[in-house]
Amino acid sequence: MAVRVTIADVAARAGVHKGTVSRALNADTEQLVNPVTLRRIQEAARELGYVPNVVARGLRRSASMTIGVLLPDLTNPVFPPIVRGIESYLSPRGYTALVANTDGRDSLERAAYTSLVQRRVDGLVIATARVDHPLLREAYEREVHAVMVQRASPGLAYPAVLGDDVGGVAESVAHLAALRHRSILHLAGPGEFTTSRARSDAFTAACVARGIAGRVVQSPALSVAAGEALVREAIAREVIAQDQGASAIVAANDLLALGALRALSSQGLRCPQDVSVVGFNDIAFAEDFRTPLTTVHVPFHEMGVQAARLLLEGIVAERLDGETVRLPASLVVRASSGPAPAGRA
Amino acid sequence: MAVRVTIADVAARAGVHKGTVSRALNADTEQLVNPVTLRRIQEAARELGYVPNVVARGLRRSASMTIGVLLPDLTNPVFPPIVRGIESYLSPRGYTALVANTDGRDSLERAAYTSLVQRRVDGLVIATARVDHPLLREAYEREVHAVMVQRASPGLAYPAVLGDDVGGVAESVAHLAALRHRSILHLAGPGEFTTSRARSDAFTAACVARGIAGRVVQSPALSVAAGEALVREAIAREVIAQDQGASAIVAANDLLALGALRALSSQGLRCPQDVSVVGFNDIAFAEDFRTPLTTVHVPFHEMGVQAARLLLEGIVAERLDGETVRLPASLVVRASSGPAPAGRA
DNA sequence: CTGAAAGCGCTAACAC
DNA sequence: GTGTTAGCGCTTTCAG
Repeated sequence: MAVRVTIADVAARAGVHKGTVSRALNADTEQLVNPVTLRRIQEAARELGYVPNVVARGLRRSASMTIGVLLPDLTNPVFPPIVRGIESYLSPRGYTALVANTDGRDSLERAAYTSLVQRRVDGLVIATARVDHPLLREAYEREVHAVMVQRASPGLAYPAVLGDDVGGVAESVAHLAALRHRSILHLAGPGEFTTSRARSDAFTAACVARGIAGRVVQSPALSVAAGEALVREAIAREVIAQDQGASAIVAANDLLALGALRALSSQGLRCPQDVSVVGFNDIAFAEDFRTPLTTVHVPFHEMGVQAARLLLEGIVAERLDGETVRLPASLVVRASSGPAPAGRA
Repeated sequence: MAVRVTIADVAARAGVHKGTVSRALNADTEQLVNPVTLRRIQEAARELGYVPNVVARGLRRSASMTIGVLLPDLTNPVFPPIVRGIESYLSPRGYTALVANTDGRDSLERAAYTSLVQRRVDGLVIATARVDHPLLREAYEREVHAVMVQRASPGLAYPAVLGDDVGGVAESVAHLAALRHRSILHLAGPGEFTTSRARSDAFTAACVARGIAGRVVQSPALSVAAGEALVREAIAREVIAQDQGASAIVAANDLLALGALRALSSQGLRCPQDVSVVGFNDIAFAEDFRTPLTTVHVPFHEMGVQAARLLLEGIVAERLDGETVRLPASLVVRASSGPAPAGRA
């Protein structure tokens, strides 16, 4: 890696002092330097192909102009749009993002966190928040700037950017009720995620409000495999698709819903004729699934934008805490939801 | 952001010089320091919660321990696994990745490149290579370390990690030939990507070799929308699904293939009964599409791993050029490919 | 084995 | 307006 030209080289060529070059090449100090010298310096810089060293500047200013992003797994389709949203806000402001995957494991999360702190990131966007989260609490106590996205950690004053879980689930249940479903199964996510809890509670409340028989089974993970296993078991136990069973499934997210679609078709059940399925998140390609998925659309890109905004605002204002922003979510009806089977409506 | 503990604080507490602390806290120099002092220093560091400043170290060593990743769009499902592969190789070696999206636009790519160079990344993984690529040539001339992944730029000596495009397409055509298809349409990607060209040429060669009527239409983009438009048009022009038309489609990638599936179903054609479709890449959820997609599996995670490996090796060896690694790709047969319609086999 | 000193490339007072 | 002078936090000769 070459590119060894420094501010000293530019100074020498322009016949001025390093300090002057620094002032000249910084937008907010360039008016302090004589227009003629300014031009001379700019020219020298261009001729030499000078590229400012952001690392050195960061060391001096003690600001690295980088922010860390902690997420479970980039291959989960909800995260790429969030990351792009974050990037789209940061990039024009001179920041870049360092993304680290934790695979939901504490040890990896700790390692990633340490690596980011060693690199002196100016703040963190955290998509791995859990209900009881020692690492996050520790970060807060050490006055590390952070914003939570998609999930929160109750009792922590960090800002958070979340989707409207309650509204989304309420809309899903209302939609199924209108289709005359009287018994619905909810595939809930792990209880350590606030988002899972919010959706599960909202499901129960909505069912009670409408006099619908709502049943909840909890999934150990938010994955396709877990959803498939859960629904296979539900079918075996006659919890769904039987006279006494549920005629619809509301899944805590689209991966579980996709697992449900797989299980139904492998068991010879049709969707939506035998069982309706509703997801949550509206991930990419949800409309292209074997049965196009009815699901709640969540504006992930915007979530990333808002998270980055709150983070930078907190850094500037030197405040750790902040507001919780809740973005609207709304149901997108596709083919996976239909009228309850005759006789069970 | 607090965490203001420096090496000087540790030195003071342990009653030694900064230099000694530095030696003590570095794995490859710690044997130079007396075991007793070593222990004392480690203890002091722990008590103070000392976290080494990688940025400062980088400035001194002129190595940032970061590498940049230039890709078109993280929401394209081929890239997350590549990024994770890169990360999995870098992370245990103390490096982190800075990911930048270019959306296929030169201006954004240039801006991202500049931003990465300003941050003094130690090297670049480039997934945006094009046939004639001024930026890459410039980077090479400036002795910037880089490795190309997924696409290459002919004439540039940078190492590259690619999939077996020729083998994959050959296998696809062989598969369709075995299903008695005698006329096949290829949806080719933009000619500026080596990968598109390789697949397109391989398609033509394979068809010639088997006496199959192979027709190629070129797509302006590797997107679902482009694939859908192309196939709609092909249907309108009776280029497929007619007596004289093709009974199968080989798409340059899965997004085009998905567009094809959408177009077919919107035009009332059945897949695979009327038209078979074969993709390339085997992106996540390809098996869950409205018709589970027959496609060529490419080991993207491994591609990322190999790219990162070649990059770090080049950095250590101070070599810019390197080998081209070609990873095996093989056909995964699913429901989207079936026997040619009777009468046209 | 440890201390001293210099310096990576830059910025920010403070002089002049 | 511009030069001078200190460092930001760390590593790395060179002495001793």
